[in-house]
Amino acid sequence: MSDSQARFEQLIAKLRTSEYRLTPQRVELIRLIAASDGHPSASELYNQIKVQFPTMSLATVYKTLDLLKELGEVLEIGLRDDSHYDGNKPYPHPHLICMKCQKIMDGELELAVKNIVQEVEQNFGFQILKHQLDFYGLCPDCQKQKE
Amino acid sequence: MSDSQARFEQLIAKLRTSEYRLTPQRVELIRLIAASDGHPSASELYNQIKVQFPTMSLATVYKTLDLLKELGEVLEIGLRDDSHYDGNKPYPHPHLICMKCQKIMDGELELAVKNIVQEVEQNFGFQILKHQLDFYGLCPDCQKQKE
DNA sequence: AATTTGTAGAGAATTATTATCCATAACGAG
DNA sequence: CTCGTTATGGATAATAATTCTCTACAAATT
Ligand SMILES: [Mn+2]
Ligand SMILES: [Mn+2]
Ligand SMILES: [Zn+2]
Ligand SMILES: [Zn+2]
Repeated sequence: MSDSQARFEQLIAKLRTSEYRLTPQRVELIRLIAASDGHPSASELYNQIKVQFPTMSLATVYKTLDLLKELGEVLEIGLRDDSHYDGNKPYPHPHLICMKCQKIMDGELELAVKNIVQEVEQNFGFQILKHQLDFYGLCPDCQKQKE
Repeated sequence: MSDSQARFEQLIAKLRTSEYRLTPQRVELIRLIAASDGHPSASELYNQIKVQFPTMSLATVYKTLDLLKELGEVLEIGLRDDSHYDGNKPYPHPHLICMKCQKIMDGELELAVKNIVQEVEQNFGFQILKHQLDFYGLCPDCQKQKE
């Protein structure tokens, strides 16, 4: 069973055990989120979902994303222009954002993040509850295509 | 001479040597930015400036902030709801944002940031051009006022 | 199948920011 | 100092992501 298949069933189970209803719209959005290896925005999800559900509205996408956020199963990455969503790692983690192709990648930096969080709490007496760490630059692919 | 006085004159000098005109509105906004020890938003600056310049419009605040950004003298901290601006440290640096009183503090973490940036570049081959590192939680003051 | 109640969809509303347009003020030249 | 050029301020409309409101309908449970 693929990872995305497992994640899909995990999310469906979570909805089922909650008080929330399992509507076709939600099932499809969850399928898309679980299948996505990237970090889609609400409108990107909306465009994808319109293929299968032409009547689905953008507001419903937002509502469902809010629901999944409340359940702690989706991380919102609130950028300046719009938000993107990570349904596979629903806890704060660093992101690498390419300024050329706009791709968003996960930064696997558990240890470094743990250290810097600890340093902030010790040096400033600031209690950290969450964080958003965004690194902007050029991804490996876009570096090659110089110019 | 106070720090903010020095910063004020520095910014004025920068405008003067550029092609840009020194209007009373710009001078006052620069004064406010240099005097501010925090990280004001456009509307906060607007509310302050209205006292001296009742006719000043919010659009002008945005235009002047854009100008100072172009000159590399102001850092925009683009949060989800609105942007805040740092006119004293106009280069990327971490911020500690209190979720209770909304205060934004500078995180003095030069070394840790340098290390994590280096780690990203080495581990992922990602070339970092800038970053936005926001830590959300409770400031020391708000921790005391428990409840 | 009937009943209850949460949810989808349409569209309006909100809010930060940006664009447009023109009268006017800044500033260098004379 | 005065003038003329031109950038800039102010008013207002436009934009765009997100949220709100309302109602018909569908999901779950019996
Ligand atoms: Mn991610
Ligand atoms: Mn700062
Ligand atoms: Zn790229
Ligand atoms: Zn606080």
